[in-house]
Amino acid sequence: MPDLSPKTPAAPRVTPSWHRFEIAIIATARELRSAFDERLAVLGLNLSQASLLAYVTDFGSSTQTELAEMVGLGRAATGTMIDQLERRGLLERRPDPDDRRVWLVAATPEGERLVEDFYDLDRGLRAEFRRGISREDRHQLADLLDRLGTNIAESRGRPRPTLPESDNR
Amino acid sequence: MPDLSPKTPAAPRVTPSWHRFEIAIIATARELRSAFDERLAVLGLNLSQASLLAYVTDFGSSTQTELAEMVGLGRAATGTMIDQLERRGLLERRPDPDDRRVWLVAATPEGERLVEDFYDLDRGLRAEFRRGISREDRHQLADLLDRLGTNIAESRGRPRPTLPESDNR
DNA sequence: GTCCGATTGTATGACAACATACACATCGCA
DNA sequence: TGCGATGTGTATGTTGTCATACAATCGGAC
Repeated sequence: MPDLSPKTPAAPRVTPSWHRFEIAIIATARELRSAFDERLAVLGLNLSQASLLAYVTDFGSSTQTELAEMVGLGRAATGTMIDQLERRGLLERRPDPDDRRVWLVAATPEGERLVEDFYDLDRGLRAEFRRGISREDRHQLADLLDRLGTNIAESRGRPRPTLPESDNR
Repeated sequence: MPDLSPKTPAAPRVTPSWHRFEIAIIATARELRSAFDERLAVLGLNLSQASLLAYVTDFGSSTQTELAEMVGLGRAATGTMIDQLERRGLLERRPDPDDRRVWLVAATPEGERLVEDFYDLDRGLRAEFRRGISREDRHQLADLLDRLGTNIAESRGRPRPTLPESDNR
């Protein structure tokens, strides 16, 4: 059933093995991330870094764990990303006077300037991606993804019996 | 967590990076993959390996590049994955008598047995994920994802659409 | 006030996937 | 034939992310 005949040179875009929407989501996400990274390379950023920078710019100083939650990374990964951005002078860590465990991460003026560029790129990119997808479509998409995410979280929360064939619904 | 004092950006700017459906897709995909990997750990497989194995089982011997396309990985990554699966005796490489460049990858009986387990797990897992998401919804989701994917592919194929190349501040 | 559990950030090691470069085989064309 | 272009698989180094373990710190129970 899969189309394996032609190796269309232009669009490799394989919707792979099975047409399960779970796989489609993963594949699309990969393409999405790659596309963003590709375009953001001009700024020397990847998508995670750009998101981080944008968040800090919009919401002001934040602790690293807070940032980690926001961009959906682990604390360690967030830390090294902040390292990189700090080394480039795009943001800075200042100690929190009230809690000596944490850093307050804030964008430098230069960082804020770069975020402007990011948003420019971002706007154009998203416009391309959304061609032929109405606002309602997008909303429904987001809604479905949210519901799906909730299901996944629930499913992961409760530890499943070890082997296949325990109880099926 | 303290709701810290932000500078409250006067203008909403643009839809902030973290509630854009593009990000939602990426986040959901990550959860999806983690969830699969988590459950598949019982079999000693991750999602990519399972997909690969399943594909080979369902469609018979294939070359590595073909497999790479099918599971959406690069040739190198596919190669090392096949290495692992071969080392575990789940599939085997046999030379193609007609083309000495390629290997024909096929599942061993043991591999096929494992694929059965995989499908069992897979069925249950997907049932959990789909709770409250109708078949229609899923179709529309898949459809939107496909359109989005096409847009992305197009967008990436094209070198440089309308981008701030000349007028950087 | 003084401990003890919880939290924060970091160091470390592991891993999956990529891009690049390469060796080898094949195919098409002279 | 021979030979270059192309396709196939592998080696190598890099990157992004995670999990785990840890020191410093906080904050509440006593």
